[in-house]
Amino acid sequence: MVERQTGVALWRQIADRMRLAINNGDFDETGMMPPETVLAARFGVNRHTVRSAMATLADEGIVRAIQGVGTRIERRDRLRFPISRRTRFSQGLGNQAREIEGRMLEADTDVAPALVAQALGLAAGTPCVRMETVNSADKRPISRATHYFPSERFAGIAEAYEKTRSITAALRELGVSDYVRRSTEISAIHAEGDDMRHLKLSPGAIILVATAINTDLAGMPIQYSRTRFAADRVKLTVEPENDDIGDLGQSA
Amino acid sequence: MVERQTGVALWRQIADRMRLAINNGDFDETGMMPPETVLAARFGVNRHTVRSAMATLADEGIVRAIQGVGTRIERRDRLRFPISRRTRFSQGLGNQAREIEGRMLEADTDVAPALVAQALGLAAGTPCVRMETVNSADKRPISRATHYFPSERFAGIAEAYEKTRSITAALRELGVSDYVRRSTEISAIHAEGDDMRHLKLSPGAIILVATAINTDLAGMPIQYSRTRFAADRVKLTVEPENDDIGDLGQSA
DNA sequence: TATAGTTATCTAGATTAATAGACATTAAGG
DNA sequence: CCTTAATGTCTATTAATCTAGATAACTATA
Repeated sequence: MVERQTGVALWRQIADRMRLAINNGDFDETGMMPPETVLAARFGVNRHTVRSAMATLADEGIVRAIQGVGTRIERRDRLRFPISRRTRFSQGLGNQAREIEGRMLEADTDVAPALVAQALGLAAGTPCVRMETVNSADKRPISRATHYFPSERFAGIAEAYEKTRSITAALRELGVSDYVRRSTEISAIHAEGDDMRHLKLSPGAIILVATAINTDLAGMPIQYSRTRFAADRVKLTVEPENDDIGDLGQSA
Repeated sequence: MVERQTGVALWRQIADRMRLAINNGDFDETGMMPPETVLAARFGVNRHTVRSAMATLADEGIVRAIQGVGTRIERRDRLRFPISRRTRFSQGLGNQAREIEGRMLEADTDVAPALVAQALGLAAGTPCVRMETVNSADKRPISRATHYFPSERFAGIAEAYEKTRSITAALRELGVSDYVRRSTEISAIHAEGDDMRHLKLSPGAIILVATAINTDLAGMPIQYSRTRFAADRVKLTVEPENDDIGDLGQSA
């Protein structure tokens, strides 16, 4: 409930809490805010007070009220996803979300597509493990990725990922204690098909595509991945190369 | 300056800022707040608004207004200083202060006092490096410490500390990559002499004394220290033994 | 088309926050 | 003892915030 006499206006408290809830994905199912009367009852305030709060959120472009229909959620604050020489998914998101989850959709082994084989320095037709994953922050899907690993060296990667729910941890289980990013390419496309469904996007939504190659410390390519981010939920930040965090303990 | 129409009352903004300033030690020279009229002018508000802010600070016990004299600063919020198996000074204070500074007062080499020699498992008369340091948070002195290190192994510790301003970093330079706390004893005394002066305390002020022994990972004692905390500025929190916390926070 | 559910707008009043000014009270110092 | 410089208290006024209720406008749906 809201607190009175604290020197913070009720509409301000409500606006702050609703902004948090929205970024939390609390209203993801409908994409709409609860009606003003419901919110007023929930917070124990007058409907006009709720309207003041909504007005500021609308002013920030976070929601849009539609007469006769309701108040639609327009956008959320975007998570900052750092891209650097030592990009790690959950570590990168750090404390921006309370709960970061990785889930595997499917995995199989097949010959690498020509592009992938070339990127990993493999002969055409070399078999690779392909893994499809979805990553969520606070229950909200953030990105969907397709990973390729050379089968010869990483036959058990899918099982390791299932167990650890982390690429970094899975690679460690297979003897790769550390790895770095050789290259990252970023582009943008419109959402479609599977990605649209898994990321819970609407037609026309934008997807940021980051294509990356990781190598072990000897410089041997170990992973090719194509990650599709819901562009309305993240911003990618390219960071200065930072070598000197190497001595920090790897936390899972 | 203060912001209007933000949903946060002016008196609240002023109270928050003055509380910060007090904890910052901004008024340490006099121990008094500026007069209400001065603050009103500085913030561009009416004197009554400043009085509302001061009333809440007085209510929190942070200041006390004395008619005819002024408003005296009574106490500050205390920094929380965690004591655990992996106690590190600046890391422990974490984000409680913007700037954490260590300064060396003096250093010499002499035979260890009997108590120290016993604690470090040294023969009576073994020479030790003694270092006197002062630690400050946001320019306000927090603690004063006397450290003993066996000379044989840590002859250059004083120079390393001068360079790095950190015990942890200095030990690392001398080949101790990690260390743990074997024991901590806590007691309280009245401030006197040197400590009173360096910690900027008044007669009668309380000092918390923490006597600690640190060992390397092999269990060999490497450091005996006696740290005197200004009791009105810190609270020591003894934390559950936690082996795997490691060096996650990369605060330099 | 009628109805239900929703946001938009208006008026009125109560409460809180902020400004303005006058004067009382207290303590320290010349 | 008087002056000065502070805080304490009071009244009055204005602006911002919150409540209350009524009604209009709009959308989707049966």
